[in-house]
Amino acid sequence: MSDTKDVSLSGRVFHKLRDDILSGRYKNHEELREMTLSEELGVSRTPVREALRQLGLEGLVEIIPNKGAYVNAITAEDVEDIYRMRSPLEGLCARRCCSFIPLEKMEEMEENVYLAEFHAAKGHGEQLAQLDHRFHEIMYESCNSRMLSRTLLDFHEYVMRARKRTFTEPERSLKSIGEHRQIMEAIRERDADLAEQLATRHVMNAYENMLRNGLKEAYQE
Amino acid sequence: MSDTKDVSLSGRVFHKLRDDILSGRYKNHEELREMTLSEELGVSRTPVREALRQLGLEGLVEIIPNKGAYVNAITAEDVEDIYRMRSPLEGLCARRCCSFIPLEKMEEMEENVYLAEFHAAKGHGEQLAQLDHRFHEIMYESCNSRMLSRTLLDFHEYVMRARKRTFTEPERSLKSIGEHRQIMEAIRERDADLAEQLATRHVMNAYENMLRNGLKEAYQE
DNA sequence: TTTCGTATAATTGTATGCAATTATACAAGC
DNA sequence: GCTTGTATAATTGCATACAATTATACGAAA
Repeated sequence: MSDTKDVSLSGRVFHKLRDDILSGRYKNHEELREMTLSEELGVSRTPVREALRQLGLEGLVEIIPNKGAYVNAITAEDVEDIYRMRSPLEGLCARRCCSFIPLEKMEEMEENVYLAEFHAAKGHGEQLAQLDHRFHEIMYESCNSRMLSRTLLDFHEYVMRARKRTFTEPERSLKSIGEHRQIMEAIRERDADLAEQLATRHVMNAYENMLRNGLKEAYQE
Repeated sequence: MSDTKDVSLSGRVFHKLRDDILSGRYKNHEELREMTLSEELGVSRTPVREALRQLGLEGLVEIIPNKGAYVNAITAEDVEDIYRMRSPLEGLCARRCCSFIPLEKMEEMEENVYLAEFHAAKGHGEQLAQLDHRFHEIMYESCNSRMLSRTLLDFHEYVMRARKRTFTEPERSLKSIGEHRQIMEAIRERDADLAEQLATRHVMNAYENMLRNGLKEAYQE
């Protein structure tokens, strides 16, 4: 889940705050005081400030000059917007994978689908969530476009909280894994048109399923 | 062009460095020393560091821990990728504008097209570039989606340098403004399907024109 | 009681000092 | 000549001190 273990304090603070915001551990619009955070985390204000400025740039906190930093959480509307953006972009990503995916990523993708089918049969929700996340990550890493992969990875992380609750539904899980298999096979066969179409639809299917399962409710707490 | 005039030093440093990177004033992979920058800008290292960390998050500089910050410029490949992503996203944006654009933005958009037609007839390249940028910005501000507008605005700024050279071509300018007029009228008539299709094609047309005018050469210097 | 003004406290913004890490120079050994 | 080891210099990472700005408390006047 976490990529390279951070070496710097400011990096660690950044990822911790980001996780806490994306997972909903902070209330929306909650004030983030530099002093409070630095005491809680046992560091000075400097790395906290650097982390807050980065989160501000990303839009996850609002920085009001000389006043403070306030949580800007992902809303249900954001999730809807993200899925509508992801749909064509994941299609584009799948298309590009047909040209650029390296052998080892292709093999990891196949393995991922096999494993997911196994865990779905056993009803292992947690493993399914991780495998699903990794399936998309493999695509992002294999499309040979830093702009596309960065954008899609950010979006994927932003909707992680909303996705969490969908893996309890075995029906959707099975359908989702079936779609992964189709996408994987289209990429393996280098059928760019098919891969694009399948990936585009896969994202919309996931979103429609999420709506049926009560997206709004997930963001009420 | 610049939004709110920065009050803080770190904000000013950030925007200055970002501009310098996006406009190509720094060589790619050039090292950005904190001390050097702070002396050049007449500030301490603290705001410089904050700006560099933000640019690092954005991907415009690569931060190597304990080593340094290195320019990560936009390449010709990035520009191609961005246009392919922008195409469906601007389509989505235009579609949403049909539902959400407020009256004053609609009026500004109409005025923008009228003005552009005027300046095109006179051959005023600089004004055309600004009006073109503003046309798209109005769309981004009117789609009622912070995710979409932020993404598209970033992309638009990233390709600014590549776009600069296209406004010397009066032929493409006229075609582009004609496309703007069509998009504007589709939005005014609330024809979402048409607006989406026109905006999608508009971006691809702009990109193909850019290719013909030698995109690669613009990034050789 | 409410409103305004002022003094005080709290918080952010920036500069600077020091520790930790990395780069550089240069000499010894092969 | 080339590599390697070591001392020195340069640079980044973090903590802290101080300045600037904003929030709060409290009393005076209406």
